[in-house]
Amino acid sequence: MNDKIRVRFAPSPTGYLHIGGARTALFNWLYARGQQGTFILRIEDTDELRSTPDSVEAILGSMRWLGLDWDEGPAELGPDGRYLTKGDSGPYFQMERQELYRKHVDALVAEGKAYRCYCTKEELDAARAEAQAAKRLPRYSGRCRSLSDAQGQAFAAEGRRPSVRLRMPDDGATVVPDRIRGEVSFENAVLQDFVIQKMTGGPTYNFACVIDDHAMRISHVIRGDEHLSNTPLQLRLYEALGWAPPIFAHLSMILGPDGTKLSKRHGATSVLEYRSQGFLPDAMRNYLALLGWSNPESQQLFDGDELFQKFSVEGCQKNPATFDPVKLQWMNGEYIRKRTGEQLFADALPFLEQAGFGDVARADMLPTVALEREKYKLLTDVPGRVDYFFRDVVYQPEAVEKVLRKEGVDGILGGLAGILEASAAFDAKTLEERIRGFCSEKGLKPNKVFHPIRVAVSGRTDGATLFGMLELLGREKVLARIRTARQLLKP
RNA sequence: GCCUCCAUCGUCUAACGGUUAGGACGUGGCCCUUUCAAGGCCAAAACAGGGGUUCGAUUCCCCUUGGAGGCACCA
Repeated sequence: MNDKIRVRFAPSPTGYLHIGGARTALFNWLYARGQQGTFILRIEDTDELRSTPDSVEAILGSMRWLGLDWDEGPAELGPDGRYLTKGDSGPYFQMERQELYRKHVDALVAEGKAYRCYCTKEELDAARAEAQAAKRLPRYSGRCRSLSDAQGQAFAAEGRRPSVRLRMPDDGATVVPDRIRGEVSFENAVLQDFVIQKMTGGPTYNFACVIDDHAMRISHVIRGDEHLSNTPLQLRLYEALGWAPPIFAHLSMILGPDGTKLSKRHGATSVLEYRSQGFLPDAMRNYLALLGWSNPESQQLFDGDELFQKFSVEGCQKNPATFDPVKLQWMNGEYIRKRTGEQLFADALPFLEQAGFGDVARADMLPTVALEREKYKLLTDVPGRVDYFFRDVVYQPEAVEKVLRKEGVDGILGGLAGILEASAAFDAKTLEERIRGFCSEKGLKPNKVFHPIRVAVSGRTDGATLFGMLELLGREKVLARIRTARQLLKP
């Protein structure tokens, strides 16, 4: 274990885990696993209004599905199916750490590095609106910067509750060193005395984040680009607290096909939605890793541990990446083809059950699912490709027209039925010999025979290798379906 | 409006001053083949524009344009 590398994923539980969040979580996880470091999950639930337990569930469920396991103890599943946290055993929840934040706020106020602000929300909103109307920078006026104790008490006596702001320098610049972007400089004049403790007594995001990253000895903060502009504020906090900041790395954003930030209107953005659409978690991880990261070989597919062994912050891209569902599907197909029959069956089972095939024996279903392996792009494709093995055939009109309703087909099917009835063995190899023998005996091109029997037996022109299909179907079904097909041809 | 970031095929990307600008998805063609896939081979497809620096710029600098993110007592 390398104690020098400690990273974290810190989502706020205000909704499901989306693609962008998952990518951030993945990069942190890859880095930790590749460096034998520690990966911490911290739930930033300081938004009292929008945080929900359901969101926590969704985030943990998504992480588990993706295989992004976190260290310092997984959450325990409670008797009611909800995740419990006890002491050190869970993800961290910021609302359970309020005492720590208050302690540091008080210390900063006592040192004069932060101050109480009694401005009301209405006053601040009005000032901001005015500044915007005048096209000025909407910056805090600094009204409460040098309030005397007496003035503060007077405001308190009016019933006003204070927030706490950090005192920021008025000139100079704050430089953010970033492992992906180099040095990014912000003029202090555009920064402002920002709130570190809300009127409610709770910490703000920027404050809790700094306190926790330090308390948890985070070495690298790998997060989305949208946090870049928060970083100078956080850096001022590290300075005020006398702490060394971690190394920062800001990941570029993920965009939808239209070039704007990926969001709901681009279709599925929830990780769990991809699970129900039939994607494999490994494929999802592999694809997400390629969104904003690459290795010098431009390698696309990674086996097992290869992904985190090869991952590096240096390979991260500065420019935003557009999410491409088509490539994701291709990759999912690649992963499906790499699975063993057993694995694929296990993966597909929930989708088969959902489609009403729960009653079919595993021994019948497994080889059938495997037979069509190279056709699937999604696990949701499975039921539709194997249905005719276990349900009545639905004859596709085009298939019947194009293949069955041809001169001589009825005779061929009749002859074939005789051959198949007489054949003692009914395995693919024997069937191929018999049917090919039938072709040469009658002087027919194989195509003239193979296509009709395929349609007769499956109702469609596309499908698995013919002889494997016949074997799995079994003599009884094959003969019955040939009879049905011949009925269809009767005028 | 202000601040910040970004810019190579349609998309994800390689290149770290000198390359026929490489790979992958997708697209088109061919091959394989009992269909459909899968697989193999081939092809079309990019350095946003303008200035510098340099013997030489995709690469370094500046400007323009375009795109994105942020500007809360949300995170």
